[in-house]
Amino acid sequence: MNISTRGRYAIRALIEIAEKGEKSVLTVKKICESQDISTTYLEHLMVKLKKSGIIGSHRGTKGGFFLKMKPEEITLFDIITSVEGPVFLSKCLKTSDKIDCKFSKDCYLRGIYSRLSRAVEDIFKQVTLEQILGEKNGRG
Amino acid sequence: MNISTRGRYAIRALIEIAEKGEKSVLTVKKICESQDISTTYLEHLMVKLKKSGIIGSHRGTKGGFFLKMKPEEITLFDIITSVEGPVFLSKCLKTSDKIDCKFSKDCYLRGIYSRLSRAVEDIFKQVTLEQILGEKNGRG
DNA sequence: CGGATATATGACTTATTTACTCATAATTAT
DNA sequence: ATAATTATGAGTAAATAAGTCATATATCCG
Repeated sequence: MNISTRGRYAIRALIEIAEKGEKSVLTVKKICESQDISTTYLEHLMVKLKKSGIIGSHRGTKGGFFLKMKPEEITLFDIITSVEGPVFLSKCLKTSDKIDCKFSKDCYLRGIYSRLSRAVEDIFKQVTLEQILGEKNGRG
Repeated sequence: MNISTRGRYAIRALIEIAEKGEKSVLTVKKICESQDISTTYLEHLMVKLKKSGIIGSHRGTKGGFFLKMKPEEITLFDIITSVEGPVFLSKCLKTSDKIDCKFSKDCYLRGIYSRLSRAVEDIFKQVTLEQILGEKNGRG
């Protein structure tokens, strides 16, 4: 029940990119220098953020990553699910998983888990990258 | 970001106990027979539920576990934190952990994580064992 | 063109957590 | 006493998270 390093690194990386400016690019190397995290690891996370359409990239010299969506459109939900996969509050909700208990056919708990899951998702959807940037700057 | 088997088993076990009746006891063995889960594993979870005051126990023949709180007083938050530990949405909030990043001293993200964490907690606090029992019985 | 700089991709490794099992002690009813 | 039950802690196996390594591919610039 937590945000792993994948999610937290992704948030920090996006903040860096957003702060750099609207159309400028930022290399993984530079992000990792200021954030003090592993470059090879963040590279993998960046690919996932790209696949979900949050960022774009340019290769080669003067290349790097840039925001493809506006900070006010990027939610914490988008960021975290991009790098950590879908938020399933319970494995029971994951249809791809083998059904692992004898009640799975018609389980009353599934409805409860489902509602809880949506409620948690909503919380993360209500926080945008723009708000996080605001929080960062609006302090002593 | 999910409820593990610890939490799910605990919920099921408490439902069984609650359904048995107010002052009757139920053995781990019987719970596991009807729920089809490992007895030795559930025993450990029961100890945790006991430590948090949700259930009580009697040893020996005719012993077993019983509800110590009323179903309407037991929340999903109580159950899950009992067996899975406190809900820290981010390790950053966990003061017992070694501070693992260079920003930890004065981090603007901590406030955000903290608010999110409380919001998620509230969701789990709003669901009681009584409601779950109602959901179970109020269906075809 | 050719070298430098970046991202892209996937296999591999290590650490941590989860989900158990096993053994044994302590308590209680009959 | 004995059988049934909880109590406790050590140990193990599987899954997930976290991170490394190697290499391919694209782009700019001289």
